Amino acid sequence: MKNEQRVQHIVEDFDENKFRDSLINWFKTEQRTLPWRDNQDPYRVWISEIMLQQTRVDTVIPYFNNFLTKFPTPEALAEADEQEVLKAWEGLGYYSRARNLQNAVCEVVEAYGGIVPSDPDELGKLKGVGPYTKGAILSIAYDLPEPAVDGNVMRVLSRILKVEDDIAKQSTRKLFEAMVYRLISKSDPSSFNQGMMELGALICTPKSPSCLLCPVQEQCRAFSEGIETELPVKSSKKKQKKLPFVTLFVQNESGEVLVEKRPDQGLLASMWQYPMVPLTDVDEADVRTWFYGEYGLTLEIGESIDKVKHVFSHLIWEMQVVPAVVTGGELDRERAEFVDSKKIFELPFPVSHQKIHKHINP
DNA sequence: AATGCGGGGGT
DNA sequence: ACCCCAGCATT
Repeated sequence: MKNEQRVQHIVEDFDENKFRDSLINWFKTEQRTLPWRDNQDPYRVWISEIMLQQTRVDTVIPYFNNFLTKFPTPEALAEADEQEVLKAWEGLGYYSRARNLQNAVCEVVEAYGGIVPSDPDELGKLKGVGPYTKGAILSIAYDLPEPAVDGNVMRVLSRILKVEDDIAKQSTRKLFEAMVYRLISKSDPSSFNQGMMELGALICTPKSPSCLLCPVQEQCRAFSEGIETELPVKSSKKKQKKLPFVTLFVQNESGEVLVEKRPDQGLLASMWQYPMVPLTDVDEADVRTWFYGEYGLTLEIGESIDKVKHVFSHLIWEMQVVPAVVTGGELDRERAEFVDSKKIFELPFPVSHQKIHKHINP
C-alpha cells in the first residue's frame, strides 16, 4: 500500500487539530533555552543540525559555542584550514560531518553568495545535508512546512499512532515523512517539528517515558493500551568486531614523539594518531621488522606500558601501548613526523588516541 | 537494502 | 552489556 493511503488510514479517528495545538503550546512554554535558538540565522541552524546528528544536545552545546566563535560566518568557515576545523570538531565524532560541512559551506559561498539556500532541491544537494537536516533547516530557519524526521519523531509518532513498522528500515522513515506532511502545522512548522523532537527528548524517552507529563497523552494509542515501552519496533544491529593492535609510542633522541596523519578517507579520516601495528596482519614478535619496513627506522622496543580499549559503533580497538626509542635509520613514511609535546596538542586526535597523550612526559 | 562512520550517557 | 542519540554517504 502506498504511504499516502496508509497515512490516510492511520489518522482516521485522530484529531489532528487538537494534536497540533497541544504539541505547539507545550513546546512554546516548555522548550529548553539553547544557543541555536537565539535566532533563526540559517547558518547557525545548519551548524547545530549537523552537530546534533546522532549526538546529544548536552554534548553539542560547548562545541557549538566554540565553533561559532571560531567560524562566525559561512565565509569564515569556507576560508578556514581543514585541520583547524577538525580540531574544533575533535571529540565530537563522525568527523566526515565536519569535512562535508566545510565542503558544503564553500559551495554556499561560491554558488549562492553565502546565503543558505531555502530551495529544497538546492539545499538537499549540499554535502552532508540529508532528508532530516534539509527539513530541519527549511522549517526552523525558513518557516517552511517540511518534515524533519529523526529518531525522536519516529519514536513519538510510532507511539501516538501505534505504528509497528521497523524504524531501522529506510522505507519506514518515508512513511513517517508522509505522516508529518499530513500533520504539520502550516502556520508554525518550526514549533511543530521542534516540538516533536523536544517531546521525544524530554517526555517520550526510549526506556521510561514520562507519560503522566505528556501534553498529548490523551491522544496516545500506545499509552491507552499500555504498550508505550514496546514501541517503536527496531531491529537490533550486530555487535562490533574486535581488532587488536600494538600502538607504538616512539621517541627520538630529542624526546619528540612520532605521530602520523590518517588517510583522507575512511575511519577517522585526516585525524592524527600514534603508529599502530595491526596484530591481525603482523605477529607480535615481528613488530620491529614490520616497523622498519613501513617507516624506515630501527627501534629499541620496551615493555607494554598501557592497554587501551576503544569502542566504536561498528568495531572495537584493543591497543597495547608499547614505548620505543629510535636507534637508527631515516624516517620514510608519508604524513608521519616527530613533534614536540606542544605541537601535539594543536593537532586533531580521535579520543582513542587522546587516551595515549598521558604518556608524553613519562 | 545494508553497511561504515565516533563518542558519550542512560539503564 | 546493550541501547540510543535532532543521520548521512556509499555500495
